[in-house]
Amino acid sequence: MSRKPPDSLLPLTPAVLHILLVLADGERHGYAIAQEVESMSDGQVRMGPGTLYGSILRMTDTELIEEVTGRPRENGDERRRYYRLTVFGRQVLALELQRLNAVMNVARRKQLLGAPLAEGAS
Amino acid sequence: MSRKPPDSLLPLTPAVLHILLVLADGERHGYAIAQEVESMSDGQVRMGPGTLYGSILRMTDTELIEEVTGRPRENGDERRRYYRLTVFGRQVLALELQRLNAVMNVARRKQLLGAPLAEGAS
DNA sequence: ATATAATACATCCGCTACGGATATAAAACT
DNA sequence: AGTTTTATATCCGTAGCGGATGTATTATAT
Repeated sequence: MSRKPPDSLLPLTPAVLHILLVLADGERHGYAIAQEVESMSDGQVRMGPGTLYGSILRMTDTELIEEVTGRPRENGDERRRYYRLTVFGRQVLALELQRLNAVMNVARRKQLLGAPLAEGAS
Repeated sequence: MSRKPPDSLLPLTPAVLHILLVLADGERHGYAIAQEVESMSDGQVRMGPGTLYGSILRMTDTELIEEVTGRPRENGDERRRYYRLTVFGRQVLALELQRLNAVMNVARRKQLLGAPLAEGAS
């Protein structure tokens, strides 16, 4: 209810974008998100607790993500709180990635990017 | 002097990134920057005066850009103030684009991007 | 067994930056 | 002459970052 139009949330802050990217794979708890962001970016992006839990709170408010309630995991740490993307969140993520892709295309046109390093060339 | 290490400025805010991208082509005055950002992004990114001149001020302070002084342009509007990238600014821009490129690669791996729309297929 | 470190969440708060509102004035257009 | 567009500038409410601090549980080491 009273959910904002997706593009009114753009551009996403780097913190929000990274959290969405991590959660795109599946449920994660907060601390795990922070760690995965750090490893995913080769340590370039470090997310302190303030940014992490603050962002999670805001993203829950705007319904980009939701906490996974019910069934406590059998093996799990009781303290952990798990989150997952909402359909809305996935939609917003897709839009933001499109936007960034457009930016990168502009940069490419201006030859500001080196060769793409042919990732996975056959 | 006392210039910060380039990566301490990352990630760039969208406003700063867009301004750098526009100035990568050459000198521009403030108002022209705002217009070019808007057209460049198909009207998606709108930059009000607060963001524009605030960002320019900060970018001048951090030496990402510098005002072009000296020779007033023959044909020009007296009010205009022109800016250009510094070498440092160009370096920071390159780093940020590398960072974004890495993010996009992650997204691609996770299949969160649609087909690239084959821009410029022959 | 117990000290230590790592995990996990939470809140506080200063600071930065965004961005709309407002102001001013020159240049261009009608 | 009047209106619109161009152009820069400042103000200020608000959002968000991010370090500091706190607490408690789980895992590791001695």
